[in-house]
Amino acid sequence: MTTVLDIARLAGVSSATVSRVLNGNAGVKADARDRVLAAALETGYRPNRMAQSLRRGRSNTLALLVGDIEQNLYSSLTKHLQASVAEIGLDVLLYNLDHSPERLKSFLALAPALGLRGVVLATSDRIGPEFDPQLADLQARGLTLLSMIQRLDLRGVPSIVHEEFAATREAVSYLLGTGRAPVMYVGRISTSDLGAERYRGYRAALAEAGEPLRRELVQDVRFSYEAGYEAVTRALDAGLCFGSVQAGSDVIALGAVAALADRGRRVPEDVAVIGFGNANWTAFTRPALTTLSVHHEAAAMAARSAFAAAEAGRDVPPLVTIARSLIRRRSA
Amino acid sequence: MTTVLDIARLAGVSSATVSRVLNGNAGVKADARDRVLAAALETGYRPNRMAQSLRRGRSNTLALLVGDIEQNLYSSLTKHLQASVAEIGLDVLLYNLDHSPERLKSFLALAPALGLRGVVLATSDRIGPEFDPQLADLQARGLTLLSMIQRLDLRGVPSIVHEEFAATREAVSYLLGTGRAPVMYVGRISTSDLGAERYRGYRAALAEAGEPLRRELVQDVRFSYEAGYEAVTRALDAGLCFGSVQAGSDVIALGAVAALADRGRRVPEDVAVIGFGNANWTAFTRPALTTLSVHHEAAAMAARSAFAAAEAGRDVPPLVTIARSLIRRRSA
DNA sequence: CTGAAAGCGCTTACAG
DNA sequence: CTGAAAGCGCTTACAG
Repeated sequence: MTTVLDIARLAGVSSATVSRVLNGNAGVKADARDRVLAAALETGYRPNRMAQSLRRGRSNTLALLVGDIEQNLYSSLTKHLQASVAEIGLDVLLYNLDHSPERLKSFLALAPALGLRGVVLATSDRIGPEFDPQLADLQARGLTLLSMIQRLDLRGVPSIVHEEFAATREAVSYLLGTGRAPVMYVGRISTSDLGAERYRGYRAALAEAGEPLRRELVQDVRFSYEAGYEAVTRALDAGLCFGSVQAGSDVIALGAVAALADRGRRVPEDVAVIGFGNANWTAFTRPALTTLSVHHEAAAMAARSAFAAAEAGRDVPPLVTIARSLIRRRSA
Repeated sequence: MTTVLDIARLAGVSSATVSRVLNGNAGVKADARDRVLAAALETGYRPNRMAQSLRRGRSNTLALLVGDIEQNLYSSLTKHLQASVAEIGLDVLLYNLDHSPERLKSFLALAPALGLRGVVLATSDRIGPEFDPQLADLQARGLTLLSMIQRLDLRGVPSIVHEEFAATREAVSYLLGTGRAPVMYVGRISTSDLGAERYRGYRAALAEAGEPLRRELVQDVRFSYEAGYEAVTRALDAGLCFGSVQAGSDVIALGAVAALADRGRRVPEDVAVIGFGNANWTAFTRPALTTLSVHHEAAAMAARSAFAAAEAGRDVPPLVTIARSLIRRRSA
């Protein structure tokens, strides 16, 4: 492996000058610079990242903590984020939390020793205040923290999130406006702040339309196919009557549609269903799923911009909120 | 941040002894060891990874290169692999190739400077022999290479793959045995070795059953919903007659099912469809998708074992092949 | 069994 | 504008 010393020898300068040239520092005479550049090009020299990181006190690496990479929400975010930060020279270390607070805890214990440039928190599971000291400690060490699914801005972590409340309210209002009352709500509420926001939107739409809130039509379940399937099956078997389902996620919606089909209900003729998140397969199920949009590319751009700003010592906006829109397909 | 010197001071020994204790090296007296361990525990000491990596000449990091993390095949593999190698202390740096050979090229140019422990290649896109010199170079530097989707064992890269030929043959034989001829094949063939293997299985099943190969029923398309939808729509609009579709992937199958539904064909009554890969949503579409299994957990275990073996200087098996089975659901 | 010393490959005050 | 030197925090021959 060629080192900075090899380049220095080839160019007839010191390693300090090589470093200055390669790091774009001012104050190197043109001919010295040219000789260094030529030598670097000729040898295909790449600075040893481990040495750079040790010396600079931090690496070019971002840790990305996702709820469950197997869910489209997270894999799509990961894809765009990786592409986006690669443009400013950052690598992504992926930690799959698998919805386990233990894994978050063990990551945070390790994180300070990793020399990370930053950490992106991307999980819908509530990150409780018990983690605040460790998060603050990381920030104190100069890491840039970012939360990309749930809001943590009020606890000092800049957040880039999607709007949940108004989006759900719009979807449920749409269902009510098309004569689909009563509306069942199936989604995570209790252990997810964004889930709670969505549920709040559901209730607001009901209230605006003068519809009563029926507890038996509210199912607080995990974000999974199975949960959607089981909740709706149970409701049908209990003889509950409803004209539509607002799901807290697309996978819940798919489970709901399957449950309805298996009990002989037609979607959307008998029961309308709206998902949440516009997962990549939602346009290809039959009926195609009506759902609420997501804008990972925009979020990834905002994240890149936040890291660039932090790097340059500029302020990072405490909160960026991305609106969603209703994507009307066939299921509602 | 506490360093090895702090621990040494606290324990009343030298930094060399601290290092020996922490790395499990033999030959440290019990009382010295205990004092070091106590000091480390008390301070919550974690060795600086950047310094360790520089000194040892390599990090604890594996690069994982995937075709497209947004596809369930890759996200599921990523999930299991990350969990699996975490158990032996390895982190995963994720590179999303997005099916671009350019990205692979630029990664390989950078890789030697990264101090990686290993590289996992996980893409269905053919990695041509033009990359062999760089791959060999990485191996010569002591990196452990592993290919987890396509076979590269004949080119010196240990591979952990799923069986493709017999699996497809079994699925297509099943279609023929249930009176579903002629069978259309929709999947990637030309730029993917594993796709070609699947297609070979299709042809073998046809030959065994004495069925003719009809070129117009073979569609060489990308692994995408759109491709499946368009290929089947085109076939129907051209008036082609077929009793079933063997898809080269689950997303192609979902596109095919949608195309059939949109043209008024019932699945499986009019046309049977078999997917490939048992993506996490396949049990929840209606009709539920009959498909061929995948065993990411087994593959991830094999990968962990390979890295552990390489670490210990033991031989890594050149090829591990994992069989698939037909998962019968509703669509065929 | 243990410590002093060297060194991994960089970057950056410091001095000129 | 440039070089000699120090040092980031480890690990490991080397010597005892």
